[in-house]
Amino acid sequence: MRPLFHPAVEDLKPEAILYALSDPERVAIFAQIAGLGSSGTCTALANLGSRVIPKSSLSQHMKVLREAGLIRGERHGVEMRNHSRCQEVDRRFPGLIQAILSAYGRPPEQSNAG
Amino acid sequence: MRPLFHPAVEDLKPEAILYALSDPERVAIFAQIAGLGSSGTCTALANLGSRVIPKSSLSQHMKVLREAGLIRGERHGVEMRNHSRCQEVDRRFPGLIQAILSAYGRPPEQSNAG
DNA sequence: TTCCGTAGTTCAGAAATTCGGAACTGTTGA
DNA sequence: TCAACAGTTCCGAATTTCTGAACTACGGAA
Repeated sequence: MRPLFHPAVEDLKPEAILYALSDPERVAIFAQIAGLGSSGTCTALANLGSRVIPKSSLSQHMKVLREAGLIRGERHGVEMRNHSRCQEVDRRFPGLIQAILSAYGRPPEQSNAG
Repeated sequence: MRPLFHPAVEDLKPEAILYALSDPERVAIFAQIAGLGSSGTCTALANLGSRVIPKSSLSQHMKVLREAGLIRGERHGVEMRNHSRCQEVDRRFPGLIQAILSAYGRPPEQSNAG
């Protein structure tokens, strides 16, 4: 298992963020993590929508979100805790996340990220 | 040559818009069309960046932008005139286009769409 | 220690998408 | 009718996405 990669704020790329959020399934995952404000484990995220996401697919989705800089993942024992990087992304690209979540009809919560 | 398809405002899908604008080449094309405010022909759009876009690829890019609802294309004789649908998109998804263009470092012009 | 269960990752092949040159369509003008 | 032009469509190659199966990593029990 290779270590998790997280881009620095200054390395965030708009194209990666838009691509990551151009998939409704990933948006649902991200919105859930951002809304929770605290850790979201993969298992808990697997059945948000109308189907159960296969875990290999889910793992890929998490990787896309992580490498776009939208979430941060930390291994805690056997599980992975994910939390959003909304604040960092927002500092770099003001208003972007909010506009996107609003467009999807998912108004973001106010800064409840731990 | 099949007729051009343009989604109605109420049929605009955020995922299609984000996908369309997750490619820097398409963003450059869209920003040019939106910035021009008037018609942009494919030929004029082919070499905005560091390379000349092959015309079959350009045609695909235009189709993606058009079917996402970001631009409107009209055939005028031998050429196609494209103009942005920023205002319509903005009515449906307020702030989205502006946030995206700003993230790409392409601050949008003020409503100069004809 | 060894074994087991859980959480998530990686592998690999099938399916889908993207890219771009070549051929094509449709229009204008000579 | 013919040629030139603007853009589209076709199609094969390359790339990407999807997901079941195999795997790694950790923690707890014996």
